[in-house]
Amino acid sequence: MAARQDAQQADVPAICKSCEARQDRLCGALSARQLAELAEASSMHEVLAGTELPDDGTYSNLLSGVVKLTRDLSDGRQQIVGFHFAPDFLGRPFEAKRPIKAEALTNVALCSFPRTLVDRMANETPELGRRLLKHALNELDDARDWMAALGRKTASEKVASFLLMVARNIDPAHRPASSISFDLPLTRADIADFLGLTIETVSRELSRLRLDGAIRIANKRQISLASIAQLEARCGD
Amino acid sequence: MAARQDAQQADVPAICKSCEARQDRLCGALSARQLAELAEASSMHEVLAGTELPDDGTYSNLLSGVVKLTRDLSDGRQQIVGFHFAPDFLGRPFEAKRPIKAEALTNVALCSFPRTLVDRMANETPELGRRLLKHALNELDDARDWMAALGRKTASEKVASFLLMVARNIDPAHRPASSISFDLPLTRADIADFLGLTIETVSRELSRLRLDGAIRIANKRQISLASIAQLEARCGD
DNA sequence: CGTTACGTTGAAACTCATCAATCGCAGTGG
DNA sequence: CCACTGCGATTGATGAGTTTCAACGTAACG
Repeated sequence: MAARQDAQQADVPAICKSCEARQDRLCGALSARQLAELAEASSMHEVLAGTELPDDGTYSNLLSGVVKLTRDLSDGRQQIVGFHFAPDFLGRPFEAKRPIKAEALTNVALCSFPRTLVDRMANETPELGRRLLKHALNELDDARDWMAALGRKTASEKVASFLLMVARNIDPAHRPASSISFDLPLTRADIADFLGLTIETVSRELSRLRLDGAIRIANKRQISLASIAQLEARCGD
Repeated sequence: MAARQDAQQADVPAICKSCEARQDRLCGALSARQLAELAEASSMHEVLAGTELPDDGTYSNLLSGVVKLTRDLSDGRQQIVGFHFAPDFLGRPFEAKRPIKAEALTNVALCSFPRTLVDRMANETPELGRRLLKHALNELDDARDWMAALGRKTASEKVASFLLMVARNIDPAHRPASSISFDLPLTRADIADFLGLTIETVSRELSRLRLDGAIRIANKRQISLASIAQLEARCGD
């Protein structure tokens, strides 16, 4: 039994071993055999910040970095409709009715797979299909949370909620009450496009939070959440 | 072969036959045998307008009527995050992190199934799992479309987009250019809660559309879209 | 250094919310 | 039958919050 496990372990592609942490996610549904087949067909990419990810129908694990998803109106107005923080799964089964663009906010490392292979494995392996569904439903929950924020929160509530969301995603293991520091992977313009505001309003609300002692801002992008309790009190939900 | 098909047809539960139109959807993934088992365990409900649907973990086909999904902020502000128009599938695999309430906007007829049974069938039948995933992704697309509307559209664009969306869902077979009439299944308050506006603003924008000849309003709820082209020109995307 | 991109801050303008009055209509009960 | 009430909707006047327009600051880079 132990021998057999070892044998299976030995079959795990080397490239996946350093990625073990991510196996809790989609790849964790696969047998060592499937993993080997997938690894065989996979390819690693690095994408520079500011580059649009091609919508070539591949699926990817996001190994590092942050990606934004945007929907554009015809006159150029833009709305960010979601983010992917590493480690996350990236890619869309079936075609969407309306195009959504994906762009790297930071430099990004991807491990990509051909769609057909993953779809086939999803048919063979119910657990993989289940994880794809769960992943989609998590994205749906997030989208609906932000619908509530976009429709019903004030500008300052939106900014406070946004900072907490980024912190949770960048440091999922954060102890609730302690303070956190991180590099904002977004420009003010990106934040505005996510929160349905202007960059000026975002800037003003950040300044207000800073003056009130809820956050500290070093060097524009380097944010530390000094008082998470204060932010939570201001986030409106 | 024909005989066998007839035999299968004969196995289709009587209750499902009158529902054949809906079989394009989820139930269409099932064999006659599975359908019989599902019908055995299913139950029909009628829910009155204004009633909250219990979150008892069952799945349902929505046979007639309209349902709203809402997310509430702690201070009572409310956002509608989605609708279900018959025929549609209703129910959520896995638990959501944050509660979403479902409420009947009109009287509603449901055909409900126990969750465990559907989940088991989804494991046995990849096609069913695929349809669940596709359904979730469609809801995600809708949610993201409305994120863009909530974040980036003006009040009048929101109202125009909303009317077109309702028309598309109530009469999916509409010829694009022709005019459509329907009963709005929502109060002004519901519309406001969906579009992130106040009832007064909704009312004013509807009046404006009426004065401009884009729509006609008889008896508050009875709307006819006189000029779909004009609405599309005003919907902002 | 000049240039460019990103961010901050101030003043004015505008959209939409708030407050308030009125209307139409359905139900209810005198 | 008609007043009374209640709810949803419309419309107007006013005001707050956010956008727009504009100026300036700061850091990175040729």
